[in-house]
Amino acid sequence: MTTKAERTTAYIIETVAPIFNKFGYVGTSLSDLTEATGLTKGAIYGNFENKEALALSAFEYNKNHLLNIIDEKLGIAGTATDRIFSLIHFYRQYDVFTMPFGGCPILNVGVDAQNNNRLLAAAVKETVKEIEGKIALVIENGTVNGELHVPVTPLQFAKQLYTMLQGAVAMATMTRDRKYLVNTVAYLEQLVKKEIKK
Amino acid sequence: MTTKAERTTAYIIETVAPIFNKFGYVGTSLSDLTEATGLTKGAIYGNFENKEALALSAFEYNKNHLLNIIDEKLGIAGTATDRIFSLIHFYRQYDVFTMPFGGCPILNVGVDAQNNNRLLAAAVKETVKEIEGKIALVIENGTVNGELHVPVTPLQFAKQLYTMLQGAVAMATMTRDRKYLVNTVAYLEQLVKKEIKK
DNA sequence: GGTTTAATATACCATACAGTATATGAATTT
DNA sequence: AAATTCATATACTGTATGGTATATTAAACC
Repeated sequence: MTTKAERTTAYIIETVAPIFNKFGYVGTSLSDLTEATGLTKGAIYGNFENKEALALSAFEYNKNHLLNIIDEKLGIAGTATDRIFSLIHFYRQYDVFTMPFGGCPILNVGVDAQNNNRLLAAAVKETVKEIEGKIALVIENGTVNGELHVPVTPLQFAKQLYTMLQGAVAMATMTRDRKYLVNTVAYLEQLVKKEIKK
Repeated sequence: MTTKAERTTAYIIETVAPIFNKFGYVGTSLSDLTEATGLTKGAIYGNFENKEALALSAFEYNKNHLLNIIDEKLGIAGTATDRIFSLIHFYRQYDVFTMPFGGCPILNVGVDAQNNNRLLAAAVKETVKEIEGKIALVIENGTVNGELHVPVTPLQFAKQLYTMLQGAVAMATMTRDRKYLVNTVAYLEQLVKKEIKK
């Protein structure tokens, strides 16, 4: 059974996560959080040590959602090419997927926390590494079974792929224009088809 | 002759610009600004209507620096390919170039202001458009004189190029690893060589 | 060089901030 | 159902916030 506090803790995190993601660490005030949750500071500080700990938990929550879907997309049945396609096609709707989160947690927190919060910045850096690793693994599998031929190491190719995807995310975020996502995905589709699948 | 206030205004902007860029609009307090400038709130509010107007001026200042160097890189003597290479090679040291600004003003302000300040967000959007237009112009010139052959419109190609560059900027910023810049520039170099110059 | 005008400093708002001690209320346990 | 533990609300810190009215000082002009 879950205790009352555990449920409240979970409720606070999921309510607060998109707010922190949207407005940033310093841009989010405790009154924003009490207002959104309908709880008081007593309840929040009873479940979290301070604002920073809460912001970290909120990022972890968003991060897990993202990693889960990336795992799902990369984990489909099929060839390595199928899996890469599955991932990049997901990014075509990345904006609608991340809307309930308040935007891309990697980009938002990664940029916002860079000069405002060391722990958050470190958490983002770690998450980037994790995602790149997941992509690299699929490429490596495709390479060892002779399906794919990448001109660089699998990790390097994964990094380049993710850089382009995050570039599209950044541009789509800044201009509020999802065409950047659509066009970048179209480009990457061609890239994978022509370059590495031969 | 420049009046005292004009000089002070200029001094405030150039002192304050990297601070706003680094810590964001909400993350920068007026005490940060008085401390950095050595002036008082009286001096600041005598020269700027409010915090928002100052932040806008600070962004304009950073933006102009960036646009000037982009103009310079794209304006060198030579072929269209030379000019594109000149630009992408500049991005290899984009991190050291933007360090005195407190990071990339497009990325930092574009992400930070997205949900905190409409005017700043709009200014970034406009700047992105401007940069894409400048790149597109060079590609268009190269196309009409038969030097380049792009598979899409010059503007679309420019957007795609800039998306990749900004992706590298975002990744380098978030991970504090300049390899993203170096590797993306290397990739784009190959892309231009193989794909469009034929 | 004295006078007027412009520019900056000082002192002060009211409000919002993160955080805390304690009181009250709700779940558990026996 | 009573006792006890646990969880949340209330009320309150001290400090920092953006902004302003006014006093003071410095610059510009005649």
